[in-house]
Amino acid sequence: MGHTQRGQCAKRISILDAAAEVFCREGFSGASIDEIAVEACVSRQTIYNHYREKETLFTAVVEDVMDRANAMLFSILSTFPDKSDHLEDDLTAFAVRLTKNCLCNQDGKFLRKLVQSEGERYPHLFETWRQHGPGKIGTALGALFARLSHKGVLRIDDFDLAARQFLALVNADLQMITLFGGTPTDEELESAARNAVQTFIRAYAGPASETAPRTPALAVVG
Amino acid sequence: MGHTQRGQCAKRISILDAAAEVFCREGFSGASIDEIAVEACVSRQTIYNHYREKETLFTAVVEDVMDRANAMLFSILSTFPDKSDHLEDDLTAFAVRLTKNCLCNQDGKFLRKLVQSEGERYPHLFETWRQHGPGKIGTALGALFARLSHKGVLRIDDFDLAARQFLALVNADLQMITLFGGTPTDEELESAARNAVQTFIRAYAGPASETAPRTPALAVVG
DNA sequence: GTCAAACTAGACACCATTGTCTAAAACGTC
DNA sequence: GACGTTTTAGACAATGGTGTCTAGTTTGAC
Repeated sequence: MGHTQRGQCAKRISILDAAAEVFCREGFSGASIDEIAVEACVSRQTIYNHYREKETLFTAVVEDVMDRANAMLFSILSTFPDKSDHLEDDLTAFAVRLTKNCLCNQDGKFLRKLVQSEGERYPHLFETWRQHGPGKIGTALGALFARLSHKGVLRIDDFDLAARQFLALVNADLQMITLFGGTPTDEELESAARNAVQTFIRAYAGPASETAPRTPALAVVG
Repeated sequence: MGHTQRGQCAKRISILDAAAEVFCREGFSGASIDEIAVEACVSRQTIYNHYREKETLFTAVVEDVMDRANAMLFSILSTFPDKSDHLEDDLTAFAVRLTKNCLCNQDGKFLRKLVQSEGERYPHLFETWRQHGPGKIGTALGALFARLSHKGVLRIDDFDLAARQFLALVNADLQMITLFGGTPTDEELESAARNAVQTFIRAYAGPASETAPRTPALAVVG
């Protein structure tokens, strides 16, 4: 009995992957169990075996994707070097990793589409996404910027705001591509990240590095 | 005969409005003609009378919303003052108008959700949105920033990039709210706009790049 | 090989939805 | 008031999806 777990597990994964694909492509109501079964190379009954009904399957898929996305997110977050002597390059490379592996990959696309289209119908979905899923990417990034600000590398008042703006800037060039399902090329990711980081640093590095002391400049910052 | 146009027109509008509401809430496959008929206070046959089938209705709704959103967009764009002595305040007020009337209203929500969820299944929808609809908000804003840059008020290399970043920054604080269907309050709009504009100006008012010559414009902006 | 568990294929009832059709009613014009 | 058009309510067939059931097959442990 013990080893059948393997087979079961393989089926489960196969079903979850196929379901994620189909739900993402067709939305919840547009997706049919038969379609998922075919894509997963599994009989329909097997799906009803593991997940009582369509709704249960959908919830399981969302949890699965969120867990994976969450793990990937923190794995990426930890890759920012403790000390960086080329802030722009390090931030750019970091932004590329973030977009490539979290924001613009299949899981990111799934969550963006599904939270958007089904978030109102499943409020708990949105809540989970915000608290346990990639929704907290903002606060996590905020912690990173707090570190950088503490070291004097950046000059930031509101860390969470800076994090939101950083993400927004990185997405600025990618939205057109990701909005209708496309996947950005490496060049596009690189360019988007570079644009975003340059603007971000211009806004938050300020004259600290090269000009007079900061105190009277407060008027500029407002 | 001539005056029946009025009645017909009223029905059409009623149907389009109700359909937009339901399509937005339920998605294309989730929306049922009966539901739309009830919401429009119209019999189902009347809908099939005006629009041959569900698909036709959907297309008509999208065109209708896009036309309205487009008109509103250009109406708002023209409100930016020709000469502004308080750039931050003027940009902020402008951003508030833009979000309130274009990005975060019912039409904006509809387009965001529908282009996202049905854009892959209706490529022409996405194309129309990008070329004739609010998708060109970017280039329109780019023209505005080109003007500001020419006047020396801002220092911008790539106008379209600046426009994308401006929009992204404005959305940074609103995404969490709009993502699951909420409508931001006036205070939230105001705060989001202020945060965005301050960062935008810090990035684009100062010396363009590290080695660029400096102008006294910095003081004027603050 | 044996056995139990899991999987498959297909049939099935049930329900919601689309799109058509018809007869009656409402409306606006003359 | 008469007439043509539009709208309405409801019945209708056709379709497609959900979830159940059954009978037969595969799978893996012992």
